Amino acid sequence: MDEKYTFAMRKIALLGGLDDYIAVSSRELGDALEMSQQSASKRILELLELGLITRDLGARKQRIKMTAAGVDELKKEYNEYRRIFELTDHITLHGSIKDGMGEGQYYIDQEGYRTQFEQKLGFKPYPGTLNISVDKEDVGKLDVIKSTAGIYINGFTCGGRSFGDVIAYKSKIKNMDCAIVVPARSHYVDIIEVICQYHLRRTLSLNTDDRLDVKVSL
Amino acid sequence: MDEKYTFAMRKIALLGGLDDYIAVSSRELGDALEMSQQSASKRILELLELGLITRDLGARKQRIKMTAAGVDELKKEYNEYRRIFELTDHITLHGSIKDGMGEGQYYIDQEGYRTQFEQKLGFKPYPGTLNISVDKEDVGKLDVIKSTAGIYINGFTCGGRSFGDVIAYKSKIKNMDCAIVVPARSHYVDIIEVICQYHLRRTLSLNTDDRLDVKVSL
DNA sequence: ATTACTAGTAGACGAGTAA
DNA sequence: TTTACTCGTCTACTAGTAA
Repeated sequence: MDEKYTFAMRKIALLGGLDDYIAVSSRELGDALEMSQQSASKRILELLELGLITRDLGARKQRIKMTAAGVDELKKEYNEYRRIFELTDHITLHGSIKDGMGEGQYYIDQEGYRTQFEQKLGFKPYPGTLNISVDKEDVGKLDVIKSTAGIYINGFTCGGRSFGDVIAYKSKIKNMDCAIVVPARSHYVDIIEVICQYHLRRTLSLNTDDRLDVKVSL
Repeated sequence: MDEKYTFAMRKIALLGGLDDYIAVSSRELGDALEMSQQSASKRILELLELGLITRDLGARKQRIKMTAAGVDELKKEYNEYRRIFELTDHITLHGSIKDGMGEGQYYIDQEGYRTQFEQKLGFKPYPGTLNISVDKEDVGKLDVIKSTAGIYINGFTCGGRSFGDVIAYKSKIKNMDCAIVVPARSHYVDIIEVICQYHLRRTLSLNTDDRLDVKVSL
């Protein structure tokens, strides 16, 4: 993604085009971008071509709005800035314990994953996971975490079922070494699975809906 | 400040040049910027000219570091992103005040809910709710709100009657902290109940059928 | 290996203008 | 007023190459 496109997208966002259509003439956008009306018009066409904005070309004035893809592209850059200015060597996620519906646990407990956990994380995970619902205001931090490397766990196929790639990040819960596991290819995640050598619920006397901090290493 | 300069500055910051000298060859920077060694070399000279970075041109490899002016310039952009993403974490519902038929109020005022409100919302709600009829065109926004986490309030049984789970979302009405409460399991809702530490009608001098905006935090 | 000059070129931009 | 075309200019880039 060329920088000139994200620059235009940022200015559009500042004009309010993130979640709503805004009426912006090519001249107005040109002023915001410090370029001519003609160039701004061309830029709009390019952004449309790239699928970053949608347009409602009325008779008098066009109305533009960023697409989901456009917002994502902008968030990437935002996350770069967060990495620059906000982060130390860890990110703390706040959340609360949820009962697993067996879903995540079923996946994580697959042998295909477990052998890799043992090799790559350096501990043999207790069979079972802790489900943590990440607070809404901290969900964005997961994007930041996912923009860092992590420990890549390859997917596999087993009994005709395919299990996708996941990424593990070494973490700590109340000084216990553990790891959070998130799908490699997925957009929005607000429930994370935590694996640990020990049975976290029992060892730390945790109950459903207890509030909890997870310190994720970067 | 041309965008191409902040782009280069951002990549330098990501390479660690924010507070320390880092050894980066023009080829390495070129790779990071997706441009040739020659262009990266020129970019470095331009950044030096602008006083955004300082350089320690060693025999083998140059070492660069951002100046205070360079860090400031980058922070400006970071703040633009904060304005974009950190102040957009709310949805505004438009609606009008309706007289409660006692129905919602009867539920909300149950002790089983009230203790949870106090615990989870951090304030002791005034006994009584404000009923807001959400505008038809904004009813869809409630689905968006319900797709986010919110503060889950568990149901209970009391005197042979069962009270379902509800979800509260921290909100603001004219800068007063409050929360909207909606049933956890229900599809279509167009009347929302608002709870607040204070008597909203009296404090804000509200009357039936007055139009009102509710800013719901996500 | 480096950094950085010169030269040639692709393309980004704005002026003029049509619709 | 709008949006957006064509076209000429200029500049930002890369290749080649020197130090």
